Amino acid sequence: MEIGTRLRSVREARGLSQRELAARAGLTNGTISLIEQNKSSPSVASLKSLLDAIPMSLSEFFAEVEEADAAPKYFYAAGEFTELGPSDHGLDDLLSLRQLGNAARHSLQMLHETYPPGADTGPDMLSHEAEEAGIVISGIIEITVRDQRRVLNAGDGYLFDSRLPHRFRNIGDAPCVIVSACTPPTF
Amino acid sequence: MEIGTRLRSVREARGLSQRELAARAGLTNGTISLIEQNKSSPSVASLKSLLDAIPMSLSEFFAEVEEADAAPKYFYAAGEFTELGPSDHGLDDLLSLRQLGNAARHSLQMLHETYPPGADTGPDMLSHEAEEAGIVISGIIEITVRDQRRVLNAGDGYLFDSRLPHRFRNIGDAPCVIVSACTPPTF
DNA sequence: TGGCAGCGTTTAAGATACTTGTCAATATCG
DNA sequence: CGATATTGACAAGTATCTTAAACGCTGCCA
Repeated sequence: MEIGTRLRSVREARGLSQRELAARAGLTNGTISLIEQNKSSPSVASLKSLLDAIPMSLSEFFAEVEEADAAPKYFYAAGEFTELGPSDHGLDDLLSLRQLGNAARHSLQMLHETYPPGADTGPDMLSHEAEEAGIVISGIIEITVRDQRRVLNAGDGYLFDSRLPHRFRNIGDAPCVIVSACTPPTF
Repeated sequence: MEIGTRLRSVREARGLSQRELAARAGLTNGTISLIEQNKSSPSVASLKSLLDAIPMSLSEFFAEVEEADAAPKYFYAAGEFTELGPSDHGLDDLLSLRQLGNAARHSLQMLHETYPPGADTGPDMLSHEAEEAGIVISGIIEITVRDQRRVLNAGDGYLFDSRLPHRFRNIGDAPCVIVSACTPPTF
């Protein structure tokens, strides 16, 4: 988990020199040199100063440190989506959640969701920390987020913090199809 | 941005004492006491040890430190999507990129994209660090990512690291509609 | 060729984080 | 009530990070 290595790649991606970044952050070039060689582990305060000068948030910075890739698979045929089992969302086969790729290996989770008429995720779905967004492809759905309720038609969308209680309910006669994304993935 | 305060709340939420956490993390109770009073800013190495003992990831830890909400807007009618101007992607009005909400305020950017027949983003689109995924709603599109090329039809999807060179090309006779997401947002 | 400007690295001195040991305060039990 | 245990906070020493000032290197231009 070399944070120095990560800092270097971030800095170089911005085209900054150690001295330039040091000046902006109120530190010295020597400090940055040592950190980038993983010869010292900066205090959170120092790291925050550096990232503010980039600029980049701490969570962004660490989000990419904690990953590791290998065999790249970029494309997924419609049939290759993995159906999230009923046990995962506790709604048996009332609704279909089809996930694109292996979310555990990415910072982005994309779903092709189908809600049959009457499907309802229930009232109390407090959950994971993440952001969640989607666009309605066809059908009609009623979404409740915290204290707000809204009916969305094809072409409409939503975007909220997943920590807020939320509920999806298909109030139409036809299946409702939604393409949604959330980040970071929930397991 | 009191990370000490945050550490205390996380520790207490787990029902751990300073000494107990210190033992697991290989540090001392005094250290934790000072950090939690914001009298010292721990090194990243120390903080990582503490979080490993909780356990919690660094990005999770900071994700909650860096939040601040105000006026929540969760729903967007089809007409409320903001069309990303031609200058943003340099392709004039060949294709339509309609963004859901204000991506600058979120860690998730969702787009409703329409590629007219023949539209082509061009061969060399190296870019931003992020992950990018999408599902084809209608039409047909050819996507090239690094050295891989693939033709996707309705229902198919893609998922890749935005830093890789990538290209989208509508090779059909009808417009191609894609719903895509990327994180973190690009500006 | 010499001189300058920029880069990243290194080293000794100074500042800060961390340890060790101790303290008062609050339980809990006989 | 007194004894014991556990908790979080504090003071003095040690380890570590950070600074300041150098070093060697590269590219540029006269």
